[in-house]
Amino acid sequence: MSLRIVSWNVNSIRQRLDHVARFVAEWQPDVLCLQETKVRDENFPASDLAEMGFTHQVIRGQKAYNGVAILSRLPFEAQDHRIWCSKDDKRHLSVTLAGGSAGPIELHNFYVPSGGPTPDREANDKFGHKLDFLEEMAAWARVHARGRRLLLVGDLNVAPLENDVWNHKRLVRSVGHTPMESERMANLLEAGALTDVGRHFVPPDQPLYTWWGYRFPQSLERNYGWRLDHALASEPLHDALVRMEVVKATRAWEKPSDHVPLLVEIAT
DNA sequence: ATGGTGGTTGCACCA
Repeated sequence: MSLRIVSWNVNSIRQRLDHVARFVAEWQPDVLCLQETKVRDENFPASDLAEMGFTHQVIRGQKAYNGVAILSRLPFEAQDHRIWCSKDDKRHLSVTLAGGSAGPIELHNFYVPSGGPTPDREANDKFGHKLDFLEEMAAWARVHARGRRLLLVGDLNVAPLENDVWNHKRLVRSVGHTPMESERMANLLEAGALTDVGRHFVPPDQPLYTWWGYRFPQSLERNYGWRLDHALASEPLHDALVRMEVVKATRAWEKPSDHVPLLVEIAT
């Protein structure tokens, strides 16, 4: 048996319902971790998702910005969230899934701050917030991820490796790919003894992207992508990793999200 | 040099 877990920044769940339905029909995921749902909880299209089979839902949204949700065919044994950087801005949710004979799996869904326009803590508060957020995640992972069967997924808004962006030299001073951010991401992995699932299946010398921006003309056709979406598995979960797929096809559908689904399959 | 949201329904804010 296996569990198919997906992370997808949908850039508004209400705008992307048809895409989610089509993706679910074609890829048959068991659990959806969504980011940037951009909707208050009372307006979340819960019944539409339930009709797709995701009757177990935990949602944390707000008006217009951010918002995360975990939608599942399987029941949760527990659900939780944390407040990061003292801001309750709806960037994190966690659930515990039964996970089979090897024991439960703790699944965490993150939407890390984008970081604003300039990679300068003094000139740009949003960049400082992002760095602080990543540091807080690392401190948390050091005490929480080790020794647990834990999978952390989400839009981490960092492309940490050279082949995680379409042009390293050109983008190394751009927010999302600076050494400051890449170091913090590496620290997060080290702190939690976490495996980068994307690079576990696709070696670092090959390009791997999950996001193609709207603003750059023909970014998809030219493959001007970034790997901003990630799955990180704790050491006790390492041997259960079966498969990873970046579902690039959705980016070419009509009116797409700028992010595509990241699918991880775990043996249970 | 696009897309989503909410609302000063034209435009500011966010990514």
